[in-house]
Amino acid sequence: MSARAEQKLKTRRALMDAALRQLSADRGFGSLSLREVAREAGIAPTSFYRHFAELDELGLALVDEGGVALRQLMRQARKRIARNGSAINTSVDTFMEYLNNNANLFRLMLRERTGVSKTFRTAIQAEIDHFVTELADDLRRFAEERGKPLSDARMVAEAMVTLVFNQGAEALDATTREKEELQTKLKTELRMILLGAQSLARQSARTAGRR
Amino acid sequence: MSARAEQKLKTRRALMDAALRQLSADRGFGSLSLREVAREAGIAPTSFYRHFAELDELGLALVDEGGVALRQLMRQARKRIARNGSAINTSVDTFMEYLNNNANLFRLMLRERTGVSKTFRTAIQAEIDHFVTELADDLRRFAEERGKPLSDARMVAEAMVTLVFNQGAEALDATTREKEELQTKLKTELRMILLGAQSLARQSARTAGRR
DNA sequence: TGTACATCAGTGAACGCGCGTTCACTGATGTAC
DNA sequence: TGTACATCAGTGAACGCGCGTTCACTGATGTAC
Repeated sequence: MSARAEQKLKTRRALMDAALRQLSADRGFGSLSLREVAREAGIAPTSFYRHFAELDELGLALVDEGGVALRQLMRQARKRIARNGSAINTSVDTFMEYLNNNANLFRLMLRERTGVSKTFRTAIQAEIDHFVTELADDLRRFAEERGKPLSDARMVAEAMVTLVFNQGAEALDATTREKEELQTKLKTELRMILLGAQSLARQSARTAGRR
Repeated sequence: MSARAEQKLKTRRALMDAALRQLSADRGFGSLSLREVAREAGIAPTSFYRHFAELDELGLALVDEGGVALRQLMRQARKRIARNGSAINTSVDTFMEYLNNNANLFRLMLRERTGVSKTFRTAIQAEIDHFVTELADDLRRFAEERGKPLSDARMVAEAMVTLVFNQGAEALDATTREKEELQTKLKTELRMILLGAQSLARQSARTAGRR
């Protein structure tokens, strides 16, 4: 790659990092300004346009990175589950690890998922849907391996992801102590859903048998 | 009350209604401006200060109203459950009814709950905590009546409220058809949690027995 | 390798805009006697 | 009931500010020969 192209990539990176750095509990993406991000990245406001047509385009690039992080997280969790067993514990632990290592990236995803921009919501929802689909596949596979059928794996996966993401949002600004509590609570809640889904599956199996 | 005081209340109401009217899928409270709200309410920007010290103060007044709506909702649901039975179905139906009748008020609550202003998050969290507490009480009472103990009613209530509020946020901008699907899904998910919690309670009862 | 020209990331000045907030005011409503 | 004064919701002009965006530019890097 030419030196010029390399430099351009570096500046682009600097802009994205600058935006990420300004996200916090009290600063959503919507409160950032183009001038502010450019300032923080050390370039003139007008140079911003050499990289993105508008601020939202930068935001969507960040969402893409968030999607990559989600997929990495899923791969990592699977690898560890294959080694350790204990699917729920391992998954939650892995999730929390990713959350802490990519705090502001997850902050963006978790907040803009229900945020104000349709474009953002759609982009993030697509990443989450992908995540849900993979999780549902895993749930079906586990259920089969253990001979404990599940009712509607997709729905179970959705409920689980909803809980994980909500507690994740809470965990982002929690103390270490609170994080541990959230982690424990989350594991129990996921276990409840899983047990409940198995229980529902048995109920409908009986109902079907009686017909 | 003096005519002057009545007029003042009316204007205050007009300001709050104006703000509510501008909330939508694409407009969060954070994107409103004081001048815009005043304009929509039909008064001069400067008159705003006769009623609220800043825009956030108006927002918090709206959150208070949201809290009132939540408590009404809970009372209504209890009354109907006493008549119909079917706690989960009735609760979800009642929730959806309130959601549709107070769309923008709930929009505010659901969005700012995870929003950018600490003050808002805290105020809304307080309302939701109250809601969770009441729900946990009900869950314990039902469990006792039916002789089906629950593990950790508070945690169950939290998980349920998380799911209800998340699906609620989705339902706000869904078509009638989608709303029905969400409603059905939500009922199943809540049932899963309840069954799972009963199942967990039986497990720990056995473990305790074996000791 | 050297030269002439093209590309293009980054710049600084300038623009018009809507914003929140201040201020001194007006005039209808309320109150004291 | 009438009068004189106090209160106070609502006003319009004015302010300084940071914003997004445009424009014509510069000068280093890249390319063709």
